[in-house]
Amino acid sequence: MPATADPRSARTPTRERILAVAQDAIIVKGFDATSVDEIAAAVEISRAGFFYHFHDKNALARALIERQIVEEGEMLNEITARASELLDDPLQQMLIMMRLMAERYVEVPGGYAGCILASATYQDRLFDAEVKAANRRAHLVWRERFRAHFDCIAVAHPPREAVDAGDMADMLNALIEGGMILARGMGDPQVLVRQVLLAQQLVKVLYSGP
Amino acid sequence: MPATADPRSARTPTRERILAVAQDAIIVKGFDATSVDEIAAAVEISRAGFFYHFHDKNALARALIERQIVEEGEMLNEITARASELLDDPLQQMLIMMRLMAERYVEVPGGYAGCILASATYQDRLFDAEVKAANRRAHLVWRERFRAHFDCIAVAHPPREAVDAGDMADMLNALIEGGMILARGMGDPQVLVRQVLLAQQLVKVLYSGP
DNA sequence: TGTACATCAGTGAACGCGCGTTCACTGATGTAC
DNA sequence: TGTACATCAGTGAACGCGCGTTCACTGATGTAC
Repeated sequence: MPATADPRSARTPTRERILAVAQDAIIVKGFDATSVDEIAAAVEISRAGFFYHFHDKNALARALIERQIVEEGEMLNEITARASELLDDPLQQMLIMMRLMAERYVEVPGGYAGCILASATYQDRLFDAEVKAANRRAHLVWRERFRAHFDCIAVAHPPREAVDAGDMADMLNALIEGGMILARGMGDPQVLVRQVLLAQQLVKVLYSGP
Repeated sequence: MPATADPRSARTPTRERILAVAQDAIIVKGFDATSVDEIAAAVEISRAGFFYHFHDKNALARALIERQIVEEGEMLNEITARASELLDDPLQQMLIMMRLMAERYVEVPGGYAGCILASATYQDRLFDAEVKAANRRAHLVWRERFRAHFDCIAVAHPPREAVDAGDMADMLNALIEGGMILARGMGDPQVLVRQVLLAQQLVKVLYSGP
């Protein structure tokens, strides 16, 4: 990876560096346990300097979550685009998308940015209604996106068992969030990858009629 | 529910009441955001009184996690026992166990105690090696328990696709943890229940050969 | 080209509040003789 | 049955530290005329 692209480098704008450093720390320790002081120190500015960029510690949380939503969306766009370049059949597309997702989690073992959302979910109090709404929207976007895809699949490949496409979409999301928890809790990053690949197999079985 | 069995009642030992009250608060707000002060106030003792029962705030976390592990184990024992009373076939047993689990999550909408473990996973710093090890052990117990069951199923009902029994076991766990995150994040407790029932359908499809 | 002003990206010191923790002490209950 | 001592389940007040936040100020860069 080129040094200039590292968001922690001194050359990138301070605000970006704060976000990058904060994200790393929050993933490891949680939001509360990450002090403004240590974030500022890591970026080599003063504590007051931090408040020039974010009027609140809450503002940092919001920025992090919103950034995460955007990045996740872009990742899904990329993966969707690549899958539809390669194949026409919606089931085959889905299977390859899941493979691409799994590969992403191999690349970034341990530093799953997705947990930002999950960990936010477990710290209600901190975050105002705006943040909660953004979080909720992110989950709904994910659901609608994949629901549509599963609907397409069902048309071409009637499932062996009648399932709700929205539930299937949620399952992918839940399995990734839950896989991250297991991976951390068990100290084995591979758990997440294996869960995505297992889900892929189950999707295949469900829609590959006799 | 009988009033005498309510762990928040003034009749039950103070230590138990602290645990119950703390668990409720931590699930809603997270560990850091729940102060010793408010726990003590809810139990109607002084802050110092709290430290008579738990030498540390960390000791509270440990007790909560260990209790959770025990309770989860008991729940699984119950469910397993009921399933093997009703049916002989391991696949049918598994399917009924999953239905019983789903029913549990209907009963307790919103107050999923399981999150205690998940939220602990996202707050490394707080908890010493002992707590982390306990958490890890809990996941491994879950995996081995269900791995054995999936192995049995595979013998009687060869799966349509070769899957790892350990991964299947992890999937149940991941889906429940992830389902809780989705349920909270989307503000819809039903999401969790639907995920467990969907997983049930997928298990059925996977092992119900032609 | 020089001067005046504005904006940007911070600094350093201070404030105050809440939180976890400690400690000397206390009243009620149990036990030994 | 009475007395002495021990243990249990706390209380109340105090301490000190870290944290988020504020505020007056500053040097560097950009812009207008």
